[in-house]
Amino acid sequence: MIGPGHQRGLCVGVEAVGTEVRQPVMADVAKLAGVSHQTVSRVLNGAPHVRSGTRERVLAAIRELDYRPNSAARALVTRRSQTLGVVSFDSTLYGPASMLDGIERAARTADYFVSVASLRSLDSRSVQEAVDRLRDQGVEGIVVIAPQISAVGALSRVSSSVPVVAVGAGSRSRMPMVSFDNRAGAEAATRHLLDLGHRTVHHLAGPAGWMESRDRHDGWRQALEDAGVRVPPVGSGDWSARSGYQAGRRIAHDPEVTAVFCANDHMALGLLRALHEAGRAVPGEISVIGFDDIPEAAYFAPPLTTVRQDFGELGRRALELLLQELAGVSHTRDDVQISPEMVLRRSAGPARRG
Amino acid sequence: MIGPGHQRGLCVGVEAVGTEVRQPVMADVAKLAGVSHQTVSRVLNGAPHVRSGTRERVLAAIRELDYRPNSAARALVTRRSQTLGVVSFDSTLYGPASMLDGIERAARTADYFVSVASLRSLDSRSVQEAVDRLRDQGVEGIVVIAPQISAVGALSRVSSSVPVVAVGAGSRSRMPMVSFDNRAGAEAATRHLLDLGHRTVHHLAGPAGWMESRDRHDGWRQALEDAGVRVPPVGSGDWSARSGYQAGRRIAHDPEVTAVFCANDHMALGLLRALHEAGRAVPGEISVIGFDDIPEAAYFAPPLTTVRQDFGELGRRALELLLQELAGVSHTRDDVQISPEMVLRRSAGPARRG
DNA sequence: GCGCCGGTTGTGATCGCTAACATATTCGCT
DNA sequence: AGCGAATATGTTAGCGATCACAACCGGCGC
Repeated sequence: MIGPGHQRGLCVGVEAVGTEVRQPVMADVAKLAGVSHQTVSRVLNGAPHVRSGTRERVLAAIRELDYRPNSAARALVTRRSQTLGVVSFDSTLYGPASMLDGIERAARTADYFVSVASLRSLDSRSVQEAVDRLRDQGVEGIVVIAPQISAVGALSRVSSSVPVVAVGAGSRSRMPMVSFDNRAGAEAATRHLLDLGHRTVHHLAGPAGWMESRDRHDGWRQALEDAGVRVPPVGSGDWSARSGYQAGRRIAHDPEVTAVFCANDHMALGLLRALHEAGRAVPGEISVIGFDDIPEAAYFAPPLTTVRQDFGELGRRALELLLQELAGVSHTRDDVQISPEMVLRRSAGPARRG
Repeated sequence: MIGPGHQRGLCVGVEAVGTEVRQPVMADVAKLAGVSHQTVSRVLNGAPHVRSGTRERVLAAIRELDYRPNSAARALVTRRSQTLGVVSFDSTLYGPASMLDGIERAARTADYFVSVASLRSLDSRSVQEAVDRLRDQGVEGIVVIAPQISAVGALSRVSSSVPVVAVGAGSRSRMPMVSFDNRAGAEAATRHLLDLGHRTVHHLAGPAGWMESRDRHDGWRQALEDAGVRVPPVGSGDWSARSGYQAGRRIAHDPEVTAVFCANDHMALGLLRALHEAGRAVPGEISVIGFDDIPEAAYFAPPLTTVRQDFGELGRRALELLLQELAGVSHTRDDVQISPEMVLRRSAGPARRG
């Protein structure tokens, strides 16, 4: 008799008994339109050589059944998942969040999906793990928003199997990368303060291990050295306003300090707060400059002079680079660098005449 | 005699003549381990009834080849993509970004991938589009972080095909939802100001169309009415500090205003700035309360009294609810509600004795 | 010694799609 | 008309996994 397990076919017309309403598949559309499944596939993929009448019939059938192609089946045969991965460290921060946003938008216009993986910690094993996860999912490429120096090593190991692009600070590794010129930005900020007449500029750095921290720190030091000025000891925070506040309390009563360049705006906010509590006027007694130009910076007390960084653009560019890589345009080896732009507001002013 | 070399497989010699290094598939592992592909599958999926010796051989082969199962193939046959979708409006904002983060973390521990889709605009067509996109990708469920009132309608339409959970403000629709009790939070904030002796409390609302805006507005009004107090006209912004600043300039010179409840912290920041510029002391002349308790709020000038909202937790809970729904525990119809918690800092103080 | 049983492994079929090739059908031009 | 080149459409064979079922194995009871 009829063995079990092969009645799948026919089910013409009204779905009778089956309570389950099976999702329509390509064959269903084909039958309804009176063509072969291949023709349906052609219509779906915009292949040439389909008579317009036929195309219309197929389209109508698709609409009628509300048919949607099964992406897994397609991915299986084409070996393309139409998915890109993003690994990011703390997507709660304004920077990473904006980059993610930029990436997603760009990916969508290129007709890719975006899958995210955040890291729990910033050691290289964790990065490796996230990348692996994404790879297992079958992403075609990966953007890494995790500018830890330690991450770079882990990254270069996998890049052979799946294209990887990093975004953030410039690295000295050989990995395709879109970055903001943090050094130049830091130099500009520091020079600005020097030009304002400050004897030297103090620096509140970001956490160790981040490429941004390192580059901004380097830029600051460079500017001081170029000016032949004393390089004071640096403090460092973890990007948070809280850490900026703590650093601020430590330096607030140091008469030596007349200008501080903070590695990001949030820490600058905390610093501003501490200075205010200590009764030190900004910019009257102390000038402060931040980095990033988050949307709130203009509303700080006082409005923050800072270095603008267009995170969205950074994300977009990173995706662009990744897509090129996917298209085989790789090995051009041209890292994209975006230049800094200072935003002058009120937190930095001339040094008081001794 | 018959040695260890059974008659099974002429094994060996993965002669890679071709330059192409094909990714290993299950059959390769099977051959190397001297078993059938099905046994490999069993090992991979932890099926019972596999002799431990066999399992070891398979595992070794997997390691040797660095084999990774093809997720598309698996998804095709199991009809499960192990992927969840998140649609969010502006993942640049602190709230959405944190929720996304919470969702991703929770999803990962449940062994799901997360695919994101941001909206360009907040009309319902756009929401529909994003959900469709995700659906086409084959996600098993969707979390919507897009608390626009208009979105709800669009959402309820698709929920039949794929489980959808919304997160954010409470809605009056019948959709599973994890929400923060915005009304209660707004009431508490308003009452706090009233208790401080203010005759009434002004409100700077969020943009129209957002459920958060509506609920916080409702809570504020409720508190005023309960106190039998005049309900002043409301202003409204778009969540940004800029819009708070603009609103602030309008009300700064109105002597009637002694207390303002802002629908979020960013707008409160802008308001604070405008007040400061106008020379009005906070909380001396005007008290201000925000909403969200973003990490920076403690460092505003003055530190902001606000209503705390744990976005990460919200995201986690939303995912939990979605997973339940996927597991078929649905129809419990118990929306999760998280209660408000006021954070008292320095921006709100007693009304001046008339 | 036979049959039954449960643990272990192998053999097809199948998921829904696209690629490659085979087969009509139409058209243009001598 | 006629014949080859396009232009349309259909047929078959996988992609790489899981699932259902069959086959094998050794031990046990009678």
